[in-house]
Amino acid sequence: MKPRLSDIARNLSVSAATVSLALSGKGRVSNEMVARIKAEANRLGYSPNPMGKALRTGRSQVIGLVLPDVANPLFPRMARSIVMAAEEHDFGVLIADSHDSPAKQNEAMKRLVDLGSDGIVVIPRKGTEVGPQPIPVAVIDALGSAQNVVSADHAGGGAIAIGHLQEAGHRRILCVGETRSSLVQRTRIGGMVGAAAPDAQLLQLWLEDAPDVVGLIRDGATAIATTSDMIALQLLTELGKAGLNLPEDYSLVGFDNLDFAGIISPALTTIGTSEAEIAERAILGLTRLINSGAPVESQVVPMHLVRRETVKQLARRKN
Amino acid sequence: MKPRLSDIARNLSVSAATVSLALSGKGRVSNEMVARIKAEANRLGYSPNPMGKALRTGRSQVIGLVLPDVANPLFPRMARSIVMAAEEHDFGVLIADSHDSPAKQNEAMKRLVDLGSDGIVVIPRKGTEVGPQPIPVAVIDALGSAQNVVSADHAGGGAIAIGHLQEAGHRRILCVGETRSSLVQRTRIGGMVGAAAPDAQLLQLWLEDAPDVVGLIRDGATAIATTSDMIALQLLTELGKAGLNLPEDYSLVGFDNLDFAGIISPALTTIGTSEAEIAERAILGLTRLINSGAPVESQVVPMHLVRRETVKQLARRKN
DNA sequence: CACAGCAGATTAATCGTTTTACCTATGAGG
DNA sequence: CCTCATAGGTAAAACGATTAATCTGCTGTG
Repeated sequence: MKPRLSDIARNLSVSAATVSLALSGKGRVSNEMVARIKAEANRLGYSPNPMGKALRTGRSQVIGLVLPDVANPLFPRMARSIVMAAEEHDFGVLIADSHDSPAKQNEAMKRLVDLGSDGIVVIPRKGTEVGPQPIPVAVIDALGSAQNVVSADHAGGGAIAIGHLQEAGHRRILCVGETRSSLVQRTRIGGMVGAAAPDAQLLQLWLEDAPDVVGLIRDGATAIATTSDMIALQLLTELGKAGLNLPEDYSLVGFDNLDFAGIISPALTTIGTSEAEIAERAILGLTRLINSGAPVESQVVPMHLVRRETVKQLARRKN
Repeated sequence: MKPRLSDIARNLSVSAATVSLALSGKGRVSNEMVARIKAEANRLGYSPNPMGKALRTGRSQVIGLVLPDVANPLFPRMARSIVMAAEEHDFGVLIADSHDSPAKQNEAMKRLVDLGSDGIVVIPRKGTEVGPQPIPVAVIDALGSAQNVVSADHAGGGAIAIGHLQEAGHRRILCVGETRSSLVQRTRIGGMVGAAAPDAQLLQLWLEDAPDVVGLIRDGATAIATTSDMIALQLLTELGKAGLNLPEDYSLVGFDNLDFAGIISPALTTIGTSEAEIAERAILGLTRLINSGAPVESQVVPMHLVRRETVKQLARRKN
């Protein structure tokens, strides 16, 4: 059905070896021959059979991607960035789901290996460790791990959020995360408190404790920094029901720059990641690992402020 | 490095053929031999080299998945469902991005083919047609197309939304979509107006026309049905700024049951899809296509109401 | 006793490509 | 005129599995 290498060879009365060499530009083939071969390949619409090639070379040009629970709303953009970066390097991306279960995470990786991946990119589920694998692995956002290749600067992002709020004059700030069990969230909160000005009061709150945010705002807190836009949205609607409005009654900053952040009104100020850069570095690291086996050093990519409408500049009281 | 079929054969002093036959349970191999071979395979941690197998059988056990612009917020759950369904049928999923461009959609498909997929599932970008491909294709949600294998019942979903609103006593309802260029959105709206009660007034609105929703609600419309939770969220925050609150001042129903729908307060009533069922049917259709080549008939899967807090029962005026 | 039939295993071809080692003119240099 | 390097090309061996065809003893039967 589909044309093979040998079809080109037969049509041109040359050997398959010559065709292969000509198309890959590796051996010594006359310019004229190369031209004729390429022309014929084109005419037939030839593209090499990936299995034949993979079997011979030991490389499938496919990498696996393991994503954490779908609950993570960063999923789509991260996946997309990984796919695009992989494409740049001529790799396809096999995707696997860790099914919200740490155990399944390893199963997923095994499946990817068994399907023939050349390497794996994993964004681990919170609280899991990625075991040693028979093929190269690049881990994203595994803040502690040795296999980590690149992470977002979550602490730095937290610092940016608080810095922005403090510049706008806020001093009593609520830092709210969802659950302590997420290292990423803890790190973000850590960055926040680390950036506190000497005269500022930051209060750490976890949604799992069902804190009384409305009461705290009424008691004089003027701003909220969250570890996720999702939390910000939840808070925003709850405070709204209580009659507290944005940005006049309090200021709010989210995290992750999710899709809806720019759509709601007022638009949510938040902290964004360069998924593209993270993906690019992860893929770069992984391809190096695949090609040379040399370990790559872990990198941190900065986050940035997405300035929108939910942070209000406070009037200076004294100067 | 990794054990091959022949390693097992050598260790047990049998031929490779016997090992293959034993492991696949196909040929005539004595029970005792099968047991010994399986034991040895286990001991070595053998798993077959996918390229060798694929080259011989002509099947890679991998299907491709082409997703539309990332703007579609259904993306993550749909992808996940497809991956899970594929897994059930022992297929891996190669993912490709259509880069928000209709032209790239075909490029993406070509890449998947060149990478060795056995078939392709595509959720086409709005307004694009999927050309003929060298391998089987199952199209999801291509309302018109012949290649369509399964779609959600968007019109039915619209009808459910309006039905629910009408049951709660609403008669003046705003139906708001984002853009007329989306066939899915037009179909949803179509379903809505088709379900209108004789005494009801439904008004079609498109965000691209920047309609004055606040004014219309003040003028007496009591409910809004949208074609997407995203639109619902946008409206909800805008109306909130204008002092119109949910559910006392108006009722609202979204579409798609996005992540945030259950988190905001009050929680958003919306129309949900069974992504799992759609995915299951798509994969089933595709595997049939791959194995037998027999065309499968297109199916429609129903949507359902997710009843939450944004629809208010209106007091009966007359009885 | 000869032979058909069968269980249990093996041989060898095959899938499509890459790549090493080898072959054969041709022209240059001595 | 002989040798030799070299350019241009080819043959053949992998890679790791599957599977059709074949072989080898047996057993049971007429």
